[in-house]
Order: sequence, then structure tokens, then C-alpha cells
Amino acid sequence: MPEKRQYGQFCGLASAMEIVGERWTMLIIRELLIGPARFSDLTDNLPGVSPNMLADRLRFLTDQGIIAVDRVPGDARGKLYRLTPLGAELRPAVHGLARWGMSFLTDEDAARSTSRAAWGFLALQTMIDVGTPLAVDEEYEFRVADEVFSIAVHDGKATAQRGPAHQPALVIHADAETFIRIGAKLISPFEAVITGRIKAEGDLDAIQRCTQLLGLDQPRRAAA
Amino acid sequence: MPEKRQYGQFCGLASAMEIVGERWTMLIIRELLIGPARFSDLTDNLPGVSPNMLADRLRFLTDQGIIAVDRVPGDARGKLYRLTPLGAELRPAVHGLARWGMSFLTDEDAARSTSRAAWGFLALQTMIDVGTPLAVDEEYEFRVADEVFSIAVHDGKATAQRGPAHQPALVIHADAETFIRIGAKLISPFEAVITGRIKAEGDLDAIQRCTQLLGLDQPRRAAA
DNA sequence: CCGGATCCGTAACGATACTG
DNA sequence: CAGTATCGTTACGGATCCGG
Repeated sequence: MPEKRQYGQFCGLASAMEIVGERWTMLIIRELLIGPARFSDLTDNLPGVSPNMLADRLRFLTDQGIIAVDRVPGDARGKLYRLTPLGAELRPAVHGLARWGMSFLTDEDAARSTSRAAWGFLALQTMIDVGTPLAVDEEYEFRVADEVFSIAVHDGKATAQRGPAHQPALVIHADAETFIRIGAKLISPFEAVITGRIKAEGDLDAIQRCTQLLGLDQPRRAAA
Repeated sequence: MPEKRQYGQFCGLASAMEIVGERWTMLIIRELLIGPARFSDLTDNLPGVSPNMLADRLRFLTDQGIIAVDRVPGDARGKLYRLTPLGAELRPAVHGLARWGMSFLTDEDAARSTSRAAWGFLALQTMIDVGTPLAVDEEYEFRVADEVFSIAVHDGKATAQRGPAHQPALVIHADAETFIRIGAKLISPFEAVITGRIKAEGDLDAIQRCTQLLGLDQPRRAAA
């Protein structure tokens, strides 16, 4: 049994990378941050991962107390993987990385890669993390592919959640790829509406406020 | 020339992991977040890294616009690697990971691993990120191994910087390992003072306030 | 000495096939 | 559905060597 590779540094970052730094591990965490998932959900949403590695990773992360396994109520042999509280504490780090990585997405990536609505939801959350809070009290709803999520702005705080908004000032309909392209600032929300790539129910002012909340009115970072 | 491994997902996190997700890359970023460094500085502070991999990583990160190379003023053949603004934007993500990873550090790690004062400085910064701001106006100074850094609390905001404090309410002397052990909550600041592992100049109240600022009065996260 | 490049053994990963 | 078993490929780790 070969010994696991370690860094041998008494440092929080090195420690973190020994646990979640291997290939695919962060993406597995991402999937479980979206919600509990079965083995086959993970293989479906992580195209290219081999079952062998996925099993390795799940075993290791379980041993480390980062994920836990539940039985599926109705299914005797079904297992449901979920993050433990310890695992859920990776969310800020994952958001930070995802936000940073979005500026590397290109139009060619969009063409060659698969897109999922849930990844757009992740992007939305990372944008709220650093966005400018607004002095309004309203909600926005997003219908991306077959999933629905929303942003609620109350008391100067914006929060994202799955599911529909209560009385949305704005409802956006989009496919996953377009939604992520907007988050990556490859296309502006207004441009997407005009060209018909997304459909918006609500007035232009609401679109403007939502755009500002998410920092989408700021230019993309210039290349270094 | 083999094609680089990619995830093929149109997602910010996948994109980030394709760029900084390989082994050692994050630790190289960490070193450059501490400050610009030469090739040999990096090999010294990343024990176990092979020169060919370090050269590979530096080349790739340079191509991606994450690091840049300067000439050392006095040395014709010396090169100084530094982060670009794009690379420096990784700081929040690195802090998030480092903070999370600190709770995995153990006493056995401390014994087997190398410690550096700069990693303690990193830990300090991550603790400020989430600490409770205090309604005081004072500064704390830390002399760890042969390095000096400090925290300034003004207007309800705490900031960390290299170098000494102006009129420190507290000066802490410690070795790197002990300092990181305190950050990892393997030992409390008070316990460290009492057992003589660190030396504190300042009154107990100042220690108390600093401890609270850094969240060191909170218990370590329980195992999941 | 600094900043690498070359070579080779080992560990990790990827694809496919197969099983309780 | 939830994984193993097997095997070829890629990446990493360690040592050595090289040109300024």
C-alpha cells in the first residue's frame, strides 16, 4: 500500500491541499454543495471521472469527516452522499476559487464544454458574495434550463436560494450556457435580452438594479 | 507535446482548478503572496519540489498571466517571480482554504513538518478575515522567529501588515511552530504564555482582546 | 551559485469491462 | 445502483548534470 503524498509543511494551506487538492476532489465538493447526490448522480455530472477514482475520493473524504453517507429512504441499496458541517465550511473557499476562475472562461470553452444550470447557481452565489448591496427590497427569479433559483434583497442584504421568488420584480429565463456566459461577463445582460438569448419579465430598471447587484456592470478584469 | 488535462466543464470552479489545481501550484502561489521570490527561494521553502516541476509551474503560470518575472536589480542573471494583479486576486480563495485546512493540523504534524514564520503570518491574516472586530484602537506586534508583523485595529477594522507596530499594546515573541499551533487552536495563547512557549509584553487584558479578535477564544471545530 | 534541463522509477489517473 | 478489477497512459519525485 503506497503512502499518500504529503507536503510535510505545518501550514493550513498545505494541510487543505493534502485533503482537497487532488484532481476531481473540488468538483465533487462542488456537486455536494449543490445538494446531496448519489454515486450515479456524480458520475453523470462529472463527465470523465472514472468510477474507480470517484469511489476512492468518496472513501477518503468520508474517512476525513468531510462527507457522510445516508441511505435512500425508499431504496435498500441506494446511498446518498452529503457534506458534513465540516465539509460545508469549504463553501467560502469554493466560492472564492469559482469567482476567480470565471474570468478565464472563454467563448471557445462554452462551445466545447458542458454547462449545467446548477453551476450557474454557484456563479450567482459567488457574485453576491462581493456585490454591492442595494437599498431596495425586492426579489429576482431565475429559470435556467429546468431549474429555478432566486435572489432576495432585504435590509441591504442579498441572499440566494433554490426555488422561486415570492413576488419577483424580475424573472429571467435562460439556458445554462447563456446564463454562465453572462456571469463570466462574456455577454452583458442587456445584450442577451436584445438578442433574444434570454427572456426577461420585468421592467428595464429592475434589470439594471439586478445587473448592478451582481457587479455585472463592472468590466471584466483586464489581462495581466 | 501532450495536451493538458482539462475538465471540460463551463464552470468557474472547474476553470480555476485547471489553472491552479495541480500539485504544488497553490503552495507556489502562497509563497508569492508572501512576497516576490527567486527560483532558489522557492525550492528552499517548498521542500520536496523538484526543479523541473517548479520550472514547469512557473512557466505555465507566467503564460496564464498569473505571475510575472522581474530582473533582480543588482544581479544580471537573477530573476524575481511575483504575482500579477490577476494572481493577487487569488488571495481570498487562498485564505479560505488555509483557514479551513488549519483545523486539520495536529501535534504529530507539528513534530514531523517544517514550520515557517511567514506561514504564521498567513494564518494570522485568515483569522482576521473572519474575526470579530473590536471597539478599540490599538496595535499588536508579533515577532516570530526572525520576522516581524503586526495587526492594527482602527475604526472597527483590523488589518495585518509586515513590520513592527507603532505603539503596540502587546508584543508577542514566539517560534514559528508554536505560533502556528496557537492559530490551529492546538494550544491556547494563555497556556502558551504560562508554559513559557511564548513571551508576551503587555497586560493580560490586551492578550484577552487580541485572542478574541482572532477568534482564538472559540473552540476548535468538532470532528464531523 | 543560480536557473534550469534530462532521465528514469513510481504513483496517480483514465477507460473499459465486469459483478453483487 | 454502487461499486471492483484490470491495464495502459500521464504526471510526479528524486537524482544528476549543464550553461552562464
